[in-house]
Amino acid sequence: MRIATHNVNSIRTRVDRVVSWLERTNTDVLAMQEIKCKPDQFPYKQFEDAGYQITMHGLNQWNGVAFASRIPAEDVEIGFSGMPAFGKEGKEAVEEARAIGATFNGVRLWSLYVPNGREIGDPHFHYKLDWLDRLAGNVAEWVEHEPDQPLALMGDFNIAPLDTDVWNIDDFAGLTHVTPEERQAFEAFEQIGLQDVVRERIPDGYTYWDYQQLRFPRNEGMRIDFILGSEPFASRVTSAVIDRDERKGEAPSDHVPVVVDID
DNA sequence: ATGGTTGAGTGTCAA
Repeated sequence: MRIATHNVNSIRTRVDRVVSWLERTNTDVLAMQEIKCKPDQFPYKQFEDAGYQITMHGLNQWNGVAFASRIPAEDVEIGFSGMPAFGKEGKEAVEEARAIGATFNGVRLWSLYVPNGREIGDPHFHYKLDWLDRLAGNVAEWVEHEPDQPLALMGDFNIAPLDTDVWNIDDFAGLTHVTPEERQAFEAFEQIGLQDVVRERIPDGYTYWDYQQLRFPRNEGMRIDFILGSEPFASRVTSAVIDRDERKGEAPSDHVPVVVDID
């Protein structure tokens, strides 16, 4: 089974590229982030014509996650238990669509769009850390209660865990994505027993390049998209790819697909 | 030059 994650940055803008990529790469399950549409706006037909069913969660124009799969999605879960809504002090919290889980051929997958954080100290930064903490609490329970379940968290974590995951760490002083708090939140998943099944096969390489300032031509990118698998998942992984070529050509997303094959 | 790009949607906000 070939599974992948991709922050598509608007599925309506990218549908031709994404469906073409799915067919060309023979991918069975794609976890998407930043679909940027509500349920009635999703371009279902183009996926269905290619043999993929859609399982999505979208509430506004900013975020939203989905699966496209040639395998039926079972036990679909919208968000995770206790997933925080975003709320500034004195304002009502707003629910956000950033997580969807489903089981495919017995493999439990999550498509996750971790909050960006914006700036250190910003309410969105605290929201990001809280969101990750709540997620880790859930994952710890899942792994404990079903230790034999192949499980993977897939998505845009908006964290660069290593200094080498950005083009120049000195340029990131005082910025989000590289703070000790965010890196600790990322490492928490490893302490629970998940492993980065791509890093152990592909030590170097970015998954995201900003549209601005010629970041891609200069290869000034960031590694912020990950597939973290439980031991029963990780032991089934046979290969991994970061599809850097998908950042090229007409109207690409600013992120590229990250792919693994499992037995 | 203190900007530079893209997307949602038509105001700017978000990344």
